[in-house]
Amino acid sequence: MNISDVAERSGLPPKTIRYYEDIGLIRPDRGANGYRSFSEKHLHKLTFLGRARALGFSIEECRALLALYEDETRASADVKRIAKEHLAQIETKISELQSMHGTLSHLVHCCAGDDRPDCPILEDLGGTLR
Amino acid sequence: MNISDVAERSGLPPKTIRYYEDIGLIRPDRGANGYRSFSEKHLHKLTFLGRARALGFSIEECRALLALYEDETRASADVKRIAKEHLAQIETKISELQSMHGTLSHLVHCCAGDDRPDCPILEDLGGTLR
DNA sequence: GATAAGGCTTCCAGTCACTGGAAGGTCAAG
DNA sequence: CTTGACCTTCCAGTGACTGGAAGCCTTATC
Repeated sequence: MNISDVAERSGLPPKTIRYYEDIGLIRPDRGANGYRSFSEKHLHKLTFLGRARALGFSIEECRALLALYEDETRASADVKRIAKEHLAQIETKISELQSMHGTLSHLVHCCAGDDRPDCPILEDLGGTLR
Repeated sequence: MNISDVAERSGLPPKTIRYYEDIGLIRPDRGANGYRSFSEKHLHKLTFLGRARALGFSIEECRALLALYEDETRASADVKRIAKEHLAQIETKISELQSMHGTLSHLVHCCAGDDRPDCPILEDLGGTLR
């Protein structure tokens, strides 16, 4: 398979696949013409990467997960630990965002949103009321 | 005030303040020795920026908000529009994260996390079960 | 007056995970 | 044989900083 075939089938853009090769996540073969040549196994790995990235794992986490995926003697505990750490990061981020959301939705609710200059949002940001 | 004073009082690192000058968000004066010299007004703006950033506004949104903050003839509707757009982005991000969280916490729950290689997390990522 | 510590300056490079674009080689169809 | 769609590499840019180097300025102490 050429890169655009594997791109279509994996759902990843060609650019991203080249990038993944650059940083050593995959090693496609090369044809006589210099074109990358992908096997079904390469496709599998790329799909794995796309799915892991979609779950928010960082590239380095993906690298670790991929190594475990390939390692038949792995302990599932190692996978679970990575996943749990990531889950904790997601939870942290969600609660940060929810905190922002709480503050901001309150402010938006308080703002008249008309043609007058008075604005509780700006007042809050400027600290005028604190 | 020198940069470290205004840094301490605004809560922003000196590096960040220099960066904000670089991109034109603030224009501190300069002393005869070339040092930046900050007034209370500059401090106020920096605090505004710090708070807006803490609410997740992008630098460009901050720039727009700061312009409105300084404009006494503003319409609060303009502020509210920016805030509502940002709020929508936050909501999008939260639901993306919640979706990731849902999937991942399910997988983590299903994984034994022992020394055996069988792992539903990897199976899901690899697409073996789909 | 010399010196040392600390603060200030600028500039360059790196982060993360791509993404866009330019310049040029290759391939299949008509 | 040309056209157009591929493919290649390399360079630069994104956002919002952050780290570090090299060098000037200030303040305190000896």
